[in-house]
Formats: sequence, C-alpha cells, structure tokens
Amino acid sequence: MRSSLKDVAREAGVSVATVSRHLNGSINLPEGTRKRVDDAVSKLSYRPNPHARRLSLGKSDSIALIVPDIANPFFSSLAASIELAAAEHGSMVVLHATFDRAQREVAALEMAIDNHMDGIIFMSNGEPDPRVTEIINQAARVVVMDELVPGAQAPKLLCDNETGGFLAGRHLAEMGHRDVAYIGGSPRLASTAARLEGLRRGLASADGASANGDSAGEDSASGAAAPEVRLFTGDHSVEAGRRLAERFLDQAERESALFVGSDELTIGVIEILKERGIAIPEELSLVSFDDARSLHLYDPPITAVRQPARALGRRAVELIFEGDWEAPGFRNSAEVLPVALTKRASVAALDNTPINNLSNNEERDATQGNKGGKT
Amino acid sequence: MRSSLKDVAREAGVSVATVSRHLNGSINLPEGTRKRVDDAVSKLSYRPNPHARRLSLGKSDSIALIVPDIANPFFSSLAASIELAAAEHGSMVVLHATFDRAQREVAALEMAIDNHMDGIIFMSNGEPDPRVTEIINQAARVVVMDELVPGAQAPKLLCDNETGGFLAGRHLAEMGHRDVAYIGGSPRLASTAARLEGLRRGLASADGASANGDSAGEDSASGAAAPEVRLFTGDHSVEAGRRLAERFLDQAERESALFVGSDELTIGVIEILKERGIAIPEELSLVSFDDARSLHLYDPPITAVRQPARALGRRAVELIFEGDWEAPGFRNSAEVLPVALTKRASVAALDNTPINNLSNNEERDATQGNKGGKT
DNA sequence: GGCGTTTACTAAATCGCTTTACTGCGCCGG
DNA sequence: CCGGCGCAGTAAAGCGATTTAGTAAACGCC
Repeated sequence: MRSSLKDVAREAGVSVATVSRHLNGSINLPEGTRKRVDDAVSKLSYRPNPHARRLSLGKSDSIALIVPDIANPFFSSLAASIELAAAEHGSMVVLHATFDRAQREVAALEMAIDNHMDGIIFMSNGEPDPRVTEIINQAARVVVMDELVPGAQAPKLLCDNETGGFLAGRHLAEMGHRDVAYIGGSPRLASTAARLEGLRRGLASADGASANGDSAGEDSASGAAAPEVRLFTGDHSVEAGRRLAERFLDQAERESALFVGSDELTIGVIEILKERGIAIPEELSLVSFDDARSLHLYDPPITAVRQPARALGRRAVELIFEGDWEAPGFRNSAEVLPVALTKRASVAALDNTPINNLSNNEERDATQGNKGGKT
Repeated sequence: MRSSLKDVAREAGVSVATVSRHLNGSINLPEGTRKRVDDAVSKLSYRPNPHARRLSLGKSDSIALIVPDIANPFFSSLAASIELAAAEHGSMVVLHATFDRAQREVAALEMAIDNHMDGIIFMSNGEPDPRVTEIINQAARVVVMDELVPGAQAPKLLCDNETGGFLAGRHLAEMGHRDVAYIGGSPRLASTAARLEGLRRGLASADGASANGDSAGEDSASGAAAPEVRLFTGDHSVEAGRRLAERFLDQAERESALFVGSDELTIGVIEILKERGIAIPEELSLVSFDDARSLHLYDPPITAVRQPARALGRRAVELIFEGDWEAPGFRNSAEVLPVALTKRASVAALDNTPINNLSNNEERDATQGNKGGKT
C-alpha cells in the first residue's frame, strides 16, 4: 500500500502541513526535524499522489498534444521533440489524434480544458470549424501550430510556408518549369494560400533571375502573365494523394511539374505515377513538402521543402512554459520558423535550361528565419 | 468560472450526493427531480472535474505508452492504433519516450504507477535492466510489448519473430543465398534470438525445399552444416545502421545478403551501401524488418518482414481493458501476432537459382497466427 | 521583566467528487 | 393501528494533497 502524507507525518512526529511544506520547499526546518521528516519519507518510500496534488493545485503537469494523425512522420517527429521538451519541464504529454474531424478536435480540446492542462498544442489540417475556434478561445494556454485556425486568439507557430512555396517555385523555374500544378490541402487553409503565393512568386522570379537570353519560346509569351497554377486539393493522406494524382493526370495539360503539399500525398502521387509508368523526373518533376520521411532513399530521391519539425516542437513547449501569456499581444502573435529546400533528383532540367542547378544535390538551401513576426 | 457539483446541487435544489449519483447512474430519480437536475447541469454547463474524480476513484482514465522513440514509424503506427483504441475505451494516452535508457524507463514507469494509470504499455529495445523488471512487477496492469523484459510478470504481446526470421531465411535461401549476416538489436534480446533461430531454420529449409539437382558447388559442402550467421548488433537507429553496415563491409567474407532487424537500421545500411557504391540487390541482397516505412518506394523497393503494428496496438489496449487480470496465468501469458513477408526487389536471385520467386512481388506471404500461446 | 520578533510548527479549510450509511415519510398488509 | 418496506434523498466521511491563519515557545533587547 502506498503511504500518504499523513503516514509520513505520523512517522516523523510532525503534522502533515510540515511535511508538505518542507517537501515543497516553502519552509526551512531545523536540522533535527528535517532529518526526521526526510528519514520518514525514505523509510516509507513516500511519493506524493499526483491526483491529490492536481486537485489541490488545479493544474496537471501535463500538456495535451492534439494532432491529426500521429502515424504521420511529420507529426510523430513533432511529438518526439515535444515529449522530450515537456519531460524537461517535468510535464507529461497526453496524445490526441483527431483525423482532422472537428468532432474529435472538439472532444480533445474539451478534455484538455477539463483536465486543466498546463498547455495545449493544437494542430489541424481539416476544414476550419467555428466550434474549434470558440473552444480554443476559452482555453488558458493553447499554441496553434502548423496551420492557422481562423479567429483563434492564441499564439501561432508556423513554418514559413510562403518561403517554402517560393523555394520550390524558384527551383522549378530555374530548372525550366513554367507550368506547375499543386496537389495539397484545402484551399481554405492558410498554409495552402501561403505556399501558392510563394510558389507563384518563385516561378515568376526566374523570369528576371535566370536571364538566359533565349526564352525558348514555344507557347508562352516571354515572362508576361504570372503562371497559372492549377490546384488539386484534398486531405493529407496517401489515399488522397493517389486520387488527386489520378485526377491530375486525367486533366493534365502542359504541366511539367508537381508541387505536393506533404510527404503523405507525395507517396500516393508516386504510387500512381509508377503504376501508370510515368517517369520521375523525366516526364514529370516533383517537389514535396515536409521532408519528414526518408525521401533521399526513394526512387528517385525526392526534392522537398523541409519543415523544421523538431524545432517547431521544442519551440511550442517553450511557448507554453516560458511564453508571456499575460502580455497583451501574445495571444495574437505568430512565429515563423524557417524552412529549407533539399534538392535531390525529382526535378528535371527542362530542355534548353542551363543545368548549373543540378549540382550540389542534398545541399541545404537554408533560409533566414524571420522570428516573432505579428499577424 | 467552472461550476462544480455543489453549484448544480444548489441550482437543482438537491444535495450533491443526489447529483453525483444521478450522473453516475447509481440512482433512479423520479421524473421531476431528474429534470431539475438535468436542467441545472445544462444551464450551468457543468462538467465534472477529472482531477477530483480521479482522486476520489483512485484511477485515471489514462494509459501510459512507453516507447523507445515515437519518431520511429513503427512505434508511431503503434501509437496511432493505441490512441484510437484507448479513445474508444474513454481513455487518454500519456506518451513517454525513453530512448531505451533504463533511467528514463524507470522514470516513466514510476510516473505511470504514481498516476494510477489504468494500464501501461511498455516497450524497450534496450539492454535488460533489473530495476525495470522490478517496477513492472509492482505495477497493476502492464502489457509488455514487442520485446520481452526478462523476469517481468506481465502479459506479453509480440510479433512472431521466429517466423519472421524464418520467412526471411527461406526466401533468401530460395533465391540462392547461403551466407547471410544479421544486423540488428542486441543479441541479449529475445527478439534477436528468435529471429536468428528462424533465420537459420529458414536458410536450412531450402536445402530440402528447393531441391534443384545441381547444388552449384563452389565452396559449400551440399547442405551439411547449418549456415553460420554473423552478427552485427547495436541499437535500432539510423546511426547504428550506418556504423554496423560499415563494420560489416569491412569484415564481409562470403555474405551475399543482409537481414536487418528494423527499418531504422535499414536506412543507415542503405545509406552506407549507396555511399560506397554497392548495388542492391546485385552485389548485396537485403531484407528488412518492420515494414513500417514506405519501403515500396525505395530504390530498390525493399523486401521486408512486416510487423503487424496496428493489430499489436489495438490488441494491447484490449488486453488492458478486457484482459482477465485476475486469472492466475494471465501475467505469464504471451500472445504472438503473425508477421508477413513482403517480397519486393532487394533480394537478388543468385547465379544458377530458379527465378520463380522473383514473380509476385508485393504479394503478401501471410502466415497463420498462433494466438494465445504460453511462454 | 516586559515586549516585540523570530522560530517552529499546527489546525483546519479547501480542492470537487464518490459513496456509505442513514433519515423521513408514505403506504400497505394484517 | 402498527410494523415493515420502499422510495427519495441527504449528511458526512473519505480521497491526499496544499495553504492560510494562527499559536506557543524561545530569544533578543532595553
């Protein structure tokens, strides 16, 4: 049977208050008493009951981690760094998988609130739901990560989606691609919008950047109209990747490259391309997003924008425990962590394009991170 | 401010006991009272305080999941199915990553015990530590999964390592391989022993099985001595995979194939092989274990023994909530879930071997599962 | 020697729920 | 009319901490 404070107090011949206060360092006992208490504690191998502690203190020494799918390597990398950082803060991590279903998101959030979690790290790639926003705004300490929740009054922690899109776009453009399709999450998501904006900017940038004299005019007027990016959107699952890839192939017109919004989708896409015998990158180039899987071993190695999963996780925990939650602007702040493009072999140099970009594979094209920006 | 039972009781004009008992279904209120209470509950949007509930009940509606590394896709798949099953049982999942360090394992277990977790799912690939065993034996409901903990009195849930080894061995043998090295976890682990035993049995089985007349004698006497399997062991990390692969290559004698104990190790191994320009499978064949990553997209697609991660997870939760923990033998029981060999393209047919096994790639070579065996 | 301060503790309330034991009270059968 | 039985509900004792307010004794100081 576990022993309680009372047992320790009796054993040491003092009151429970004394033991409790001593153990919590809120009293300075004279040597003799201190020893008696400490001896009693170790003799009875006393360990405080966390349930009682939590009831009394109204906190839980835990944070809730709410993610769409923990089996997704991006989220599991995130989870790993979150668990590690939380443990360093003496906190446990409670896991909730939502599969992007608002119902489950609501349930997880409510559970977290009821449990007086010290913090909540919330992620969703699903369609925005007002109930979710409402609950987040009631909760004490929520960090909204990876994707915006419209209307949520909570510090946001994101990767630099816009730059991610830009890096992909610029790289593709430099390799001679002009017509690119996007396969990714819902267009209602902020991440999708940001990536597309970056992508377009990147694609356009090459017009000036790679000022190679002959603009290889076949079909496009020289650098005039911003390239049109066609969208194929769904959730971030392998299955969706397959479906969207098929739809893309059925409708493909002049696209020579695909920018895919997550490794999960990329897997589905590659599966379909292989099934249909379409060669990557000879017939279709590919840039993925996340780079949380072992894409360097794929056939071909997949070029991808890398999300800083570990850094995001660590930072989220920091925000919870060290964030200035009283500061007026804190709940409106947004922090953006840098992404990087890892060039591998899934992007082909198109026709008459200088191939100087085919070199330095696997070199990181790191980007400066702009921290602490405001929304 | 959250409202408490007392508030509801006051609002409904009854005592807290009545409300509590009604809410827990341990009383049948007459229509009028019932309605008053229910109305009060919804008017105040009352939600019981889990901390208080847990203190009173001495349970936590949570299970602890203790794994070496949640970023490892095998464990994260496991976690996904565990979270799902636990949620169905109204239970939360608390995550602990140990990195196979006994110190962290002990801490996680103690935390779980202190928290009166409804159950603990414990996994470790580290060197067995007596402290861990001792604590497990003190805990109420622990399921030891994936790997044995020597001396632990707890139901065990494993994949069929022996058959896994056997399937790999037989396949390699059928493809003409005789000299195989094993790269995997510590030889002190039961899983390693079982896989090696299976591997040897599988390799030997082909002597009779593939009774192809000409035994292509170069160096080996026809099917006489059981093949010697050289071991290269370490932890299950990419880094270890790289190190062990290098060591293997430096010492390699006649080995034509590698049986690798986990996808993580396999990644490291492949990296090294590529760096050294060794072609898979032409120069070296490879069979992995886990198949939790997208090995089918690798270059080449990697043949692997698949662990039934989702099934293991689901079953572990079932054991916790529906296991017969009072039954005398339960804490000594072991349950084995079937594995399957997925043949892809990382095993070459050696020389004069009939190539009939190169067909039906991606077909599952499913094995019958023998459930409920005893240790 | 009296008074103010420390020092060294303790009593008891509190957190919010569960549960056991018990009280009234109406009603029914004899 | 009386004893007994349900019914409807309550009082109060936990669960095991934390913490506030307070007390008794010792000590310093003039």
